[in-house]
Amino acid sequence: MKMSSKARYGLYVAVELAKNYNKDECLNVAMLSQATGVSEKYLEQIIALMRRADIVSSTRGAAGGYRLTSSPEQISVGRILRAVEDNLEIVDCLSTDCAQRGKCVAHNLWGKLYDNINAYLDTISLEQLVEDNI
Amino acid sequence: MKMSSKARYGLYVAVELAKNYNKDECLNVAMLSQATGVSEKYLEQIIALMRRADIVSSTRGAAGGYRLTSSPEQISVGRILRAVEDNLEIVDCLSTDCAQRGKCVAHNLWGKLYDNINAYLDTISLEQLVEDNI
DNA sequence: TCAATTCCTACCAATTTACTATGAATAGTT
DNA sequence: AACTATTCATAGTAAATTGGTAGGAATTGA
Repeated sequence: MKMSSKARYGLYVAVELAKNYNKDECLNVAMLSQATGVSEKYLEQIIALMRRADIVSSTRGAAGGYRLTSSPEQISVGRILRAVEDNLEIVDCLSTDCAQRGKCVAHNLWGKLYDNINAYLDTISLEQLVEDNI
Repeated sequence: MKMSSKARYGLYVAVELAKNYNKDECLNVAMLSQATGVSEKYLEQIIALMRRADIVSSTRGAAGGYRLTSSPEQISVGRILRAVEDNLEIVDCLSTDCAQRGKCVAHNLWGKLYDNINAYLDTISLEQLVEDNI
């Protein structure tokens, strides 16, 4: 049960964007690649997941780039991870209609564990992460 | 971040052994395979992990098999999952000496999340799982 | 029109997962 | 002692997943 590199890199990107939140210019993928050490092409894919989850907004064309859609204290770490980590789900049978639902002893457990993890991650804001205050 | 089949099957085995806990005979791998629908050879590997974690004891030879080393209410689900799910760790850098420790914004987060997950799983006993009372 | 940028999607190698297979070691039974 | 039933150890393997790379289309500002 491992976190993917997307989860880690997604947090890196979020932290960089958070540091830049009060400035006027947005950050482009080249800058984010520079800051995080992750390739531009891979970051593009990860940022796309965050954009679709409406965590970042983008501007195309020259002088384009990315910025957070809301302030770092309003964005939870759970929301970021759910966006990039394929919904963060512990097992697939929680989202699909699992034939074992109700029969499998593990099913309820996974559901409760998933709720527990999300509840915890939602108590931590991106701002806390930036301040290294978790 | 998915649970492996070993985690699920490990719980299945534990539940079967728990149901058998008050009886004299132990359960062999053929019986457990029958009860769980998992192949004998794969179960052997999973049970070996539980044996090394001292959750089950084994008897070799004819009329041999497996039993729990302690009663179902004394065994936590967390202990079972840590035994079969490669220590259940969220990221590798928690156990190895990660060069990023202290530098990586995610590191503390993973540590706290891992603690949180384990604390939750340790509140649930195998007996609760058998009674479907989680 | 051109350059800088995001956006979309196909592809690929390495790793991990989820097993199968083989056979040795051990213990009870005859 | 031989036989049978069982666990124990480990090697191999096909399929899925991860962690990227690559190419080019679409959009925007100068």
